[in-house]
Amino acid sequence: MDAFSSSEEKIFKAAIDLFCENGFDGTKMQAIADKAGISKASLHYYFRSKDRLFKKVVQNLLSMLITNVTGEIKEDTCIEELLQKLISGYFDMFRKFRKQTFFVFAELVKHQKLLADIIQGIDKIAVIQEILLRLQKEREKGTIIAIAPEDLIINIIAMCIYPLMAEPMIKLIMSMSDNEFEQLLNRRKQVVTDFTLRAILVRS
Amino acid sequence: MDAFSSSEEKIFKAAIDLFCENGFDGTKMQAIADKAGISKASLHYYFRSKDRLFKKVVQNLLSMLITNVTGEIKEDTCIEELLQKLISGYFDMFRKFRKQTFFVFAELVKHQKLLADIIQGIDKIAVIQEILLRLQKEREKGTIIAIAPEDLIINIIAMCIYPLMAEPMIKLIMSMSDNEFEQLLNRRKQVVTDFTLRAILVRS
DNA sequence: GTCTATATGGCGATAGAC
DNA sequence: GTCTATCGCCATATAGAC
Repeated sequence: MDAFSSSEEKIFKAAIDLFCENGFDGTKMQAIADKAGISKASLHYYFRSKDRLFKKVVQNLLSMLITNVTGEIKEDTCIEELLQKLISGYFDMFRKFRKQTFFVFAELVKHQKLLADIIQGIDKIAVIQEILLRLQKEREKGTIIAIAPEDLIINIIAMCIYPLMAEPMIKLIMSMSDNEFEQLLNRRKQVVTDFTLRAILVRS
Repeated sequence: MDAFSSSEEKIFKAAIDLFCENGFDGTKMQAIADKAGISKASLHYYFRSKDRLFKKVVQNLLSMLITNVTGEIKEDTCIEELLQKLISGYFDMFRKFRKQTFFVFAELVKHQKLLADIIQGIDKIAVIQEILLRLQKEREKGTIIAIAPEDLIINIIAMCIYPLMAEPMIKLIMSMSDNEFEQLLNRRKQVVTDFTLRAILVRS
């Protein structure tokens, strides 16, 4: 996206906010125009239709979420530090972009037909492949137990992302106050790291 | 809901299906009427408005998901078996009611204001409290490590539910085929059970 | 209870002036 | 590029006959 604050950019930012908040059908073009401070007609001038605007928003967010995983993971960091950094990176990102994450998940499920279109222009998935490879190596070295790297990654992401997406459900089921839930989130990185390391590290 | 197949029930079932598939805004009253095989007017006769129908659907599904957790967990089952059954029960339920689960999660996040209304008429959360208590006891006995029962339960549910909700995302990021993903789901209960037991069991 | 017909309003998209 | 005005359509909800 452009660095300066053009009309196009104002529209796009407003669209991201509103789509994330209310989904595709729940977001009206008029609302986007209002939030961007321009007319509905200008909106159609920049993005021909609601569908096109929507697709660009999903594409942009998905790309952002994927590339943001990166982190600074070097070859020589030990497995404990690697996992700790991975968990920390994931959790902070998901916490920061909570609504965006939920939105992308939901829309990818709903509009699976558009998925082929959307993944065009996203090619920075190499990072994950790198991590999978590294985990495979550790497994061969015998520092971690025999677990498929994919299963491990999914476990980690799951434990990071779930409490953020399920907040109302968790509070309801566990009879938890806002305060208690906040504490739960604050200790989360540590809990997940400890849990994961205990589960996979080979001890003598 | 009634046991016989009245018009009201046909409408309600159609509404559940369509709301789960397309969300609130994406579901049209005409579509519900068509699917139920009655006219749009009859729909309003039974449920005064779309909002009322929607709220009842969410309430019904939430109640169903919560009460279905139960399982047959007795006092004298050992911790290994307890967790194995818990994981198995959760996973099977979430897999069976995948769309419903996603829908309830999404709608509870979106319509948080309605939550107060919705939780009226749901009082079977005692099951979870029972499990939390049992885990607390095991912790005091020293069979499992010092982890807050809430954190443990959340980890388990997270690992069960995440791959089901994030299927398109996972396939995309991990470059996984339908077949590979299916295998991943099939081994999931075992993976989560092993992972969890390794993480929390105290070994001598 | 169930229907057809209709009221009422909102939406996405476009036309056309400036 | 940006606006106002408007077209054409479809949604929810109701009226009223049967």
